Amino acid sequence: MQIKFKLWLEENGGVAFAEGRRMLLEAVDRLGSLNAAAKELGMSYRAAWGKIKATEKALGIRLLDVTTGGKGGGGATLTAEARELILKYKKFSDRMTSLMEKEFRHIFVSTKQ
Amino acid sequence: MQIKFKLWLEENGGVAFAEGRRMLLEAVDRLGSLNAAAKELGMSYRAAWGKIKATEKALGIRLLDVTTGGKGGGGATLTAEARELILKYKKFSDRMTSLMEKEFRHIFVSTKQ
DNA sequence: TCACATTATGCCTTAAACGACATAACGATG
DNA sequence: CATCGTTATGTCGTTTAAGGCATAATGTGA
Repeated sequence: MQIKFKLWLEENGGVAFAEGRRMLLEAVDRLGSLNAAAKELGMSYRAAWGKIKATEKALGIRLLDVTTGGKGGGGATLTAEARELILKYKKFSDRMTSLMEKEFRHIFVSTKQ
Repeated sequence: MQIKFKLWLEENGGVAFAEGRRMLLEAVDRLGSLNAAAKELGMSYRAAWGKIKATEKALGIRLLDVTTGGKGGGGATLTAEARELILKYKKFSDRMTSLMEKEFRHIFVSTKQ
């Protein structure tokens, strides 16, 4: 038996940000393009773009600075708000994962009764 | 912006227990019948029974002692294993909820940068 | 032995999340 | 000014999970 959990940020009852979107943004940061990031994560550009837009709408911030045209057709880079969001989310998520496992062991494994 | 999370116990990759099943078992304990418990939670008997069975199969334990016939048609009461599971789950869940909110405030609200 | 309220279970329908397809717009570069 | 690879977006199909319908089985009490 093992514990699993999923956490996400909400705004007005809708999912605003979670693990998948964090990975997506990190890939964009690394690759300089939303299209390339989507490919790397094995999802369609359409799906990736939709998630970004959903977060932008929910939180009322822009996540990407985009350009079209030029050598390579264009690209996308992270805004300062996006970087801050990633940082905080990662910090929070890592901390929760650690606490979760520790508490789980404490209550479900070592504890008798 | 607020944090949300869902946690559940898994066994062999399948959901074994989570909040909904805890509420269901607690209702059975209070009402003495799975049918009555399902009604109270606004779900069909079929759905409630299916969840109980799924947990029993996943964890390899019995959750309910059942009888049929007699005054009232029968009923169900919790096994000792069911009570233990509820207790541990509640303890764990409550602790996580508390930690989650505290950490969330710490990282997303009060922290600057 | 009949009635009744419960447990027990197969099966089909429906809802909703998710991703894919198609198509437009953009604009620096050559 | 044509090309190319990107961003942008509506729409539609598919898969999967959740729930409901129908029906059997149980066994005590009247």
